[in-house]
Amino acid sequence: MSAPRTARERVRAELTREIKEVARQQLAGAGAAGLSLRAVARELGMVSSALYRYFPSRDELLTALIIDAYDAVGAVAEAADAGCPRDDLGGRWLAVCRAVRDWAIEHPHEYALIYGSPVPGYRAPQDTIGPATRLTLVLGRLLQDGAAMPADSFPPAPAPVRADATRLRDSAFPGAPVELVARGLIARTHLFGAISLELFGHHNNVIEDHQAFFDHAMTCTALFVGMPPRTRKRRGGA
Amino acid sequence: MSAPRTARERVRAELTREIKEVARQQLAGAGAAGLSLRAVARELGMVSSALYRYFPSRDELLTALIIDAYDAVGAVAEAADAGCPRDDLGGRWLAVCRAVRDWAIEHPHEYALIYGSPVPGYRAPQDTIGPATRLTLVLGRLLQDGAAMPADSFPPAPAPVRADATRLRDSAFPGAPVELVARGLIARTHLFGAISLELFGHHNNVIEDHQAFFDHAMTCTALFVGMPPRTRKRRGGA
DNA sequence: TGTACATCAGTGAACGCGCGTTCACTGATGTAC
DNA sequence: TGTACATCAGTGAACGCGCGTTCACTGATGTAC
Repeated sequence: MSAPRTARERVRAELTREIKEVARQQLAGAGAAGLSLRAVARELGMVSSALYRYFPSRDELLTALIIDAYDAVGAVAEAADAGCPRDDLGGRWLAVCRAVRDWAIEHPHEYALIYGSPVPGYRAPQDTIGPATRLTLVLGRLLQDGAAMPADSFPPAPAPVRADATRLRDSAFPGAPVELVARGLIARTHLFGAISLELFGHHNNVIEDHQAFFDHAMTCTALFVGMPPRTRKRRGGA
Repeated sequence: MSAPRTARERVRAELTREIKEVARQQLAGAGAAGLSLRAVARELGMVSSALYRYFPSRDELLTALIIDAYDAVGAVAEAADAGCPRDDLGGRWLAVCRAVRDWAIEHPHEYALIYGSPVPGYRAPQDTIGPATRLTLVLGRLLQDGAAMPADSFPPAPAPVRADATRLRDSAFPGAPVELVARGLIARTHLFGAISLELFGHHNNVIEDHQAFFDHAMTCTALFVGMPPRTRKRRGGA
């Protein structure tokens, strides 16, 4: 992805971007399963076969969208984390959670694409693994920075969980205490559980102030896994 | 749904059942978005227009599948709860969680249908609300039975969350303390977060012993929301 | 118990639409000398 | 700077397939007298 040189290369990069953009909009209407190359081409005023100059198949286009989505959510998480004082672990956790939720609410169909039900008939290639890890790394850094956190009321993980956590620690978070890695994995399920239930409509008719409930739930998780809170203010703007 | 009398009525009920059964199988291949009346009819050796004697449209068939799925998950949860001593709140919680997870693993596409990304273009009618509530009621009964549980380390819910919890309490769980209802809502996000992340592939390459991780996560949640554990044995059979 | 009529299940053809992908092609853009 | 050739983007037609839904119909099952 180095800087394009010739006019042709610049136009090509731009059109590739536009194709993905239009495809993203179409996700909203028909979902990933209904994403149609012909519809995308129509929207762009092209003939459908022309898209094959840019993506060798429909699945490759889907893959590109998935990678972009993982990258986008990873980016907002990184930015949110970077905006907090390093030693405010609870604040960093909450900021990252809010950033992910905000992104999900702004891009519900992209969220569904990566964290919702798998697209039938689609097998994710290896290329998606890297970008998918980006958010996990942000959360992992929180764990590493909080290595001295007290275990307190948290029950010890049983052996098989410790084994999995050890493997993850060794491959991605060297130096982090195993118990902490296990707690991080649990915190992750809390985050996505809260976002998915809300986004997929299971809080309808039950919760009205979604933001408040989410903040409360994530604050509880922070306390539970041992990340001391220091701020509960909501940062401004969308 | 009273007992069918005439032969015609019996055959009709049976065929209705078969249509749904075949449709459920097809969910696995193409997902909810790709569910095809023609394919179902083909599988049954009928002509596609014949299905319109049983379901007025594709969406109505989908609705029936959704209702059945909510009912099925509600039923296994009820059975799991009923199999535990009333005063073992932690045991009941864990049993219900495991029952839901087991059902989800056995019926991943039905789980995705109700707890995964919404089906594009489909609007759930009112009929689905009742069955959807069934599982919630099981969890709610746990809260009511545990009314005396200690609040301990759990942070108090902020005002908007208390307001939502109060509304839910008044409409569905009379007598339950508001703080407990709020904790129940949070516990619910933990449950579905754990199942969804696992089922939708986000634990791949990370967690090997899914059962152990799930049990640990749900046990932590039980402790956190104040349901004392008494058993951690896994019951036999599927 | 038997007959006349109404109800219902299933058929087959049709309407009008959509899709992914391939292929031979035209014409414009870029490259090498 | 100019020309010859190679690369590439986009076209338009075609292949072969699928879909939900409607409609007039046949023939079997059920009901009322």
